[in-house]
Amino acid sequence: MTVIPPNPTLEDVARLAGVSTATVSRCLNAPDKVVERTRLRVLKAVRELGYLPNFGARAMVARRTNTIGAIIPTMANAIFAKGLQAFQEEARALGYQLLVASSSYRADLEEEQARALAARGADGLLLIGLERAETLTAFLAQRGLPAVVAWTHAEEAGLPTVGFDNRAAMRGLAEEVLRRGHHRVAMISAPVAHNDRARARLDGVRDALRAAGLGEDLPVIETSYGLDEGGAALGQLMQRETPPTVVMCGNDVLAAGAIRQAGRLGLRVPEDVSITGFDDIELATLVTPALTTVHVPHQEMGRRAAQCLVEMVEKSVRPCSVALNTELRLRDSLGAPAQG
Amino acid sequence: MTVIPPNPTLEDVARLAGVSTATVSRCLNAPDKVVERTRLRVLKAVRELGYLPNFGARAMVARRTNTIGAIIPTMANAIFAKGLQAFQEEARALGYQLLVASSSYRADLEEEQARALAARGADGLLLIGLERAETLTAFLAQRGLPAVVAWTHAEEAGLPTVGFDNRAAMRGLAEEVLRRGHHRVAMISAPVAHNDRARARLDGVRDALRAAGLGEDLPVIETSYGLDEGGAALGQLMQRETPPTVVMCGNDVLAAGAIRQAGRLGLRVPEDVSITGFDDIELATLVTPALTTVHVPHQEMGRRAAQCLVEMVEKSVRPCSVALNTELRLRDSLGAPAQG
DNA sequence: GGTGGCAATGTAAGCGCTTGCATAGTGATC
DNA sequence: GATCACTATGCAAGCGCTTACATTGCCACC
Repeated sequence: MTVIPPNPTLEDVARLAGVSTATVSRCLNAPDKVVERTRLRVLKAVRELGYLPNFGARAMVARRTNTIGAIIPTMANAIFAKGLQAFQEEARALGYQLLVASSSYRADLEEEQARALAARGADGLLLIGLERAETLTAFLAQRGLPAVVAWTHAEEAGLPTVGFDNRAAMRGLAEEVLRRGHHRVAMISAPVAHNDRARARLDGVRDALRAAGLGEDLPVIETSYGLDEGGAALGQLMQRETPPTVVMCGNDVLAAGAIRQAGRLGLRVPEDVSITGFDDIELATLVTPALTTVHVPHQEMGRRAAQCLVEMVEKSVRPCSVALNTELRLRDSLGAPAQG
Repeated sequence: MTVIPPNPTLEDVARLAGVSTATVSRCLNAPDKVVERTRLRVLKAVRELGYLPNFGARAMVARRTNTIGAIIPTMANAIFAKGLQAFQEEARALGYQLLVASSSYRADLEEEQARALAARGADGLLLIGLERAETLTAFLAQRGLPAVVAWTHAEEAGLPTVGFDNRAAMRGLAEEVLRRGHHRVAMISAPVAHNDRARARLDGVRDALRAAGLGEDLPVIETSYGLDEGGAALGQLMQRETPPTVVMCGNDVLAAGAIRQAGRLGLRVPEDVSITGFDDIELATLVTPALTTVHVPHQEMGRRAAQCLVEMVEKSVRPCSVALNTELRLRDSLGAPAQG
């Protein structure tokens, strides 16, 4: 009867199978280099012992871990959660495990986490957005650590990007808003500091206003992510002397909060005020009225980002970036402004 | 001028600082064993080279990786995403990185992922729910791999649990429903196969019915997670000869879908049919009418699970399980049944 | 039957780190 | 000034694995 050690090593397997460790290793990594009779005997021993290669040892020799790291602002935000889920599934299919860290939208934390993930042996990194500490960029370059940026797209970025043009997408929505006849536009934005996506969306609205000759008159409230925050911001905007006829929000959560708050304030949407979002998460069709927003292919983005990153890791090439399309989703929360 | 190798090793640092590798290692792991003058010199070299310990080598010697793995059904579900976010933050604070894998609610995938995470050197595992392949349980035991189960609580479980009593919580809600005078109850449940939480919630409703002398008459539709799925199930239920006066849903997403569908069918909630959920995610206050549901402390659950798991990993004790409380959130989607 | 060539397997080095043990250096004590 | 007791540092083994190279054994061919 064989004694089964709790964490059997290659040597245990070799002994049981009556071969050398090299042969066991070959059975596992290059089966065709071992004659069938031996291979079967070895595999039997592997099974009997429940052998699992020691990760550290393998990583040390192979100089890779088959692990990739993702640093996202927070999983609590549905758009990142869904994208990350898709990213994870694709990565797994390609043979990679996922290490997750969150930055809470803070550049210092992002850098710290990147170092931690690198130290933890990540073969590549998924990052969100273009704006980050210079020291982090330098760090990645120095270590030659592959990284891709998702949730945004820019041709001239330092790193490959897999995403969409936040500015153009939001501009498209804003143009639709103006087409409906709105002149008094306001915006509820996520904090733009260290967040190029938020700033791009804001700029998109400004682009449309400027193009329409409406100048720079855009009241903006920056507020952190959350239903209550969106609601509070709407309250503030509607108290202005000349309240807006449409409030464009930087994301669907803020927009949903705004819609909910409008209801509580006795305002009808879109008769008294139109509200728009960005992302097209599930919430969008649940609120009443349903939210006009920009649809973003989060899942595809996650999947493509994983493919892109794995390619960089394995071929050490820099693949070209991927630009994804967004689509307007026109629903009931956007209407024409009231007369007068 | 020093040449900076792309991935400097301990030896590079030692050479630059003019000490042995042992001293460098001690500087990093047990600074008080090295005299200050030397330590400063070494740390300077570390900084100059941008040295980061090689993960594989360290893991091999230390026989631990400071990583813990989590296998959750899917991050796309808000309750897991929020819990996991809290789990990750707490783990990080305790010095652990998080490896994430998803099982898509499938026992075979869960087992495969557990093996993969173990092979990747996870020091411990977070699992969801009590039901799993026996071979997986045996695997964990054989390798002595610490694991905790979250999102459910049971005293007599094989593994420590951090969660709440799904059955009792749902029973509490069902009792409230019956108190309102409902007799014709129906349920939309997540698939109960391999999902003890779903089954426990279903059982909770049955418990309440039985206790109220309403017997076993509970139409149940099992359907996978999703707004559309919840809506479709509601449609089916309302087409029955004697439609229910209340539809209890296994989670908020199904309930939100049901509410949305009720609107589309021209049914008033709660006048024509009451609808309840479970989880109390953000959706719950966004739908119209707001959802009566069971509030679950997802974040606290994630945090406590991380603490529990880390304690198991570090002290190799089996800490006692944690039972968290849930609370009824009575909102407008639950009313009294229509007369007649 | 001897030789060459090839396929299967074994031998052993070395990946980067930690750590027990040996050694050198320091100051205090008699 | 010699001895002792430490403390600071160095030396080197070894963690489990992969892999270049060496060895063995077999068959084919002349």
